[in-house]
Amino acid sequence: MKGKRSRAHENDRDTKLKSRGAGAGKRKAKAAKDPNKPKRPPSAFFVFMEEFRQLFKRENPNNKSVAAVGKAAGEKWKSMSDAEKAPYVARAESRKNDYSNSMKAYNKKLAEGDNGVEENESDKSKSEVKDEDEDGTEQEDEHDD
DNA sequence: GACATGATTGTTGAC
DNA sequence: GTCAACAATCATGTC
Repeated sequence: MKGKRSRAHENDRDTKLKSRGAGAGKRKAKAAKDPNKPKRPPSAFFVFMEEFRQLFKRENPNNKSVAAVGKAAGEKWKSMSDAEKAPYVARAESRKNDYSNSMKAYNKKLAEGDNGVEENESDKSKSEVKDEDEDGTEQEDEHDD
């Protein structure tokens, strides 16, 4: 569980400095190396967090600490069964598929750019492969299981 | 005003 | 195979 995190926690602040600075969330960073690079897909836990945050806010409207939400979500996540996690995992997989497509397009752009083709950093490639499926209702399309 | 921080797990990419 | 980085969130604090 926290194994990896623990290592990171050794230089937690330093890591976060880099992490946040690299472009986490809205901070967006001044120093985003690859602004065109597709963001990582949310893991099943993060998909769960999206809903959990709303629920947590409703039950704890006075809570303003995102850390508390994260901690509560983590405990809740651990208490959940695989069956309960299943829908979140399915959605996460769907996101992964989109991410894979986005990465292919991104890598392709890199290859083209490497050839001297300067694309005006239009995210068309991503837009093409990624149809902005925010609702994630069609995840079963890819999710064959 | 703008950015870093707090916590969480999972996943990916890089080495 | 292992490890580090990053993904979202947002009030608050610091500079």
